[in-house]
Amino acid sequence: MYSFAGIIINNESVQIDRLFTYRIPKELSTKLEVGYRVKVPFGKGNRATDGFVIELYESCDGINHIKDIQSICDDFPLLRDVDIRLMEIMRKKYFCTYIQCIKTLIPTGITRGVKSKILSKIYLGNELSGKYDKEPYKSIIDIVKNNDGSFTKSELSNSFKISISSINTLIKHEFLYSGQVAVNRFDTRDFQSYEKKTLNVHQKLAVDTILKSMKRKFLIHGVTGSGKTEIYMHLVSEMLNQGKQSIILVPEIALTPQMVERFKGRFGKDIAVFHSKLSDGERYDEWVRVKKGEVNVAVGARSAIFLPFKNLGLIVIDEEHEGSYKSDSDPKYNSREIADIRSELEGCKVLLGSATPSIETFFMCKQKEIELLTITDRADGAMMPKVELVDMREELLQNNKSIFSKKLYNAINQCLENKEQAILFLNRRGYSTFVSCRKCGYVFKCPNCDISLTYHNHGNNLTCHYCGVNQRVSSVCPSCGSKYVKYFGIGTEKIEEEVKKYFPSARVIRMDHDTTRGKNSYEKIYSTFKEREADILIGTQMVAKGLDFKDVTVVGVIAADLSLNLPDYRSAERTFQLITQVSGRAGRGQKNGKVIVQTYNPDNYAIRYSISNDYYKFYDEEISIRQGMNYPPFSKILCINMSSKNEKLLINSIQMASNYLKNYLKENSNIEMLGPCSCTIGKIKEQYRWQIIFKGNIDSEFCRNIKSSIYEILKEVYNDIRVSMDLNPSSLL
DNA sequence: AGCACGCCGACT
DNA sequence: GTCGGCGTGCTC
Repeated sequence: MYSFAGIIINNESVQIDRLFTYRIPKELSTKLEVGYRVKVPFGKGNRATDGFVIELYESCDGINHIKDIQSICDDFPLLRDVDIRLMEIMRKKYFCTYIQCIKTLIPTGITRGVKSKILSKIYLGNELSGKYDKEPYKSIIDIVKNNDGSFTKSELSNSFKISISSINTLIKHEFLYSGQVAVNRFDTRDFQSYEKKTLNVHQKLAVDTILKSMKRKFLIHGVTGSGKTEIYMHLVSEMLNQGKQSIILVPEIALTPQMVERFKGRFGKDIAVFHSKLSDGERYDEWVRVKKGEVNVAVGARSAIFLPFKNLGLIVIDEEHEGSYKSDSDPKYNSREIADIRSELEGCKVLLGSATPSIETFFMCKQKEIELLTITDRADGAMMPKVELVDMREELLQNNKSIFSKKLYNAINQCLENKEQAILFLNRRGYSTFVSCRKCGYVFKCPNCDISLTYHNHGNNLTCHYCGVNQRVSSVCPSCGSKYVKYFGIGTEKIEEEVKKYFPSARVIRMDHDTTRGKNSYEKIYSTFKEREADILIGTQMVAKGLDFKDVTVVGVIAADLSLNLPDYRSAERTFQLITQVSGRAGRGQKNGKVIVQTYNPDNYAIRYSISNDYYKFYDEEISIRQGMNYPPFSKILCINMSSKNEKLLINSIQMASNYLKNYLKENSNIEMLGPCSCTIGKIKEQYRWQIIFKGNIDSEFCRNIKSSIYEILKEVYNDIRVSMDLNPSSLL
């Protein structure tokens, strides 16, 4: 009999990130298990706080003032044993607290009281009799007879103009009764059936290998359009046969509609969909559906990796190279890593898929840690698109100042004439990237961040993409009063305007962060373009990945260099991936595709190899650069970011910290320290930002030491300085 | 993060 | 004397 419990308290602060021992009252001891959420008194004021039972003990000594658990919150444990083990691993790996782990494992909102939605529906009761056997009761009973149990009181009253009091009278005398029904908040629409396709030789080989191999981790390196989704579906179907469940991850919400459409079309609607645009209620319902074993397949973005399937057989990570699998808030997990851990803990297989695998993943394939499956041809016999490079410097010399090169202009024209579709890609939203005075050089900057403001035509104002601040644009320079205020740099809004100018007959639709604010906006844009209600789709990176439109024959990359010049060791890799991926959107159907890539750096290796679609050459060149510079995968990078509103205090503290942390370098000669220095973006939301970067052979002991030292050094200024530690961050801005 | 405790100055 | 200002330290 357990009398005590080790409990994690729902409290964000670092000092409380440990187990607290509570006494289990007799009346709870039979029900309470590890994983339950409980209410406990906490702190001096004994405020009722949520806690999570992590351990159970028979006795406990050495702890005074033990308080009693007040009550159990839910009728089932929220965490399973494997969740708790996963949590322990995550806490160490991502330098975060227990409660941050718990909050990523359970649906957000559950601690704020989100529950199943219950409605009282009206059902038929006893046969009408006595003095009630008359109008209006007779017609009310008739209406309910036709809709037994499908309406609530107020719905009946509103749709059929019935008075609530008449309904209440009938309920009081038991001619009607109201019953409690749980309402599903998940999507129950029917989907057009997506027929099973016979696999070609390559696809079949991949499926067979994955099923037979003793290995647990696989990478399908298949060119764009090689039919990876069909392979996923065959594997999921085999898992269903074995009574096992599957999780399919897509990198962006923009891709969920397409994946959901296919999976629901193939396997029916009992598929959970999980991503960040769901409301708390919807997320709760989907999660509970998984927890109770009502569904066997889940499709979703990165957070879906945590769904609590009982007998997980397969995790598919589509477009595995995508940076969006990494979370940028604590715990800073990467779904790829979590998939690895779950595979260890639960014995499931992990399948990564990409046309442009990340350098790290491909390196692991070479090291035989991941089994590599290669598909070099497109499925259904479609041809790879023809890719052409345009040097925009030449265009300028030939006096073409527009954003379209002659080649791209002609290609779009031809495409429209043929009644085909085109995608234009530019990895930057808004209208102009910065607004500046030509007389004095003044640049409109965000008052809260160290970043220039982007002009948005829509709403006619200047917006900060980091803090969201909005500012009216003025036609007069606020610094020198001149009227020479000019707009520089192009974004997707500007492209849209230019397209409308040059191709007035074309129907244009734009997909970027600004047009996808609404809940189902991704789906609307996706289906508008798919149903051919638009001819040209303009978009940021959202349009680059995975989308499959068979009538797209032209893809234009407006400026291929944008991602190339970022101060980040992965910028070449990103550029290669983006261009290759967006090119892959062309010519996926019967017609041949054409891709025009506009650039100012035609000689850059990332651009050259993406044009020739040569992943291997790119990999070879990139991996030798990484080795030469001792970058990942040959080393690890630990980024310590500190931020504060108080710039002086911040600089002092980080310098103090760095002086102390230098001592660890003596014992670890193969680790180097860079900084401290101000981050590339020196201020975000009024918070100044500085960083220290460690590079080299970093192990978990080193990280642990660094973490505890930082806490020790910053103890006194803890309330004024925020610290974030990230091993192998996705960007170093 | 709260919340209590405690130490000190201002005011009835 | 005692009321309340905020700095300090703990939370089973």
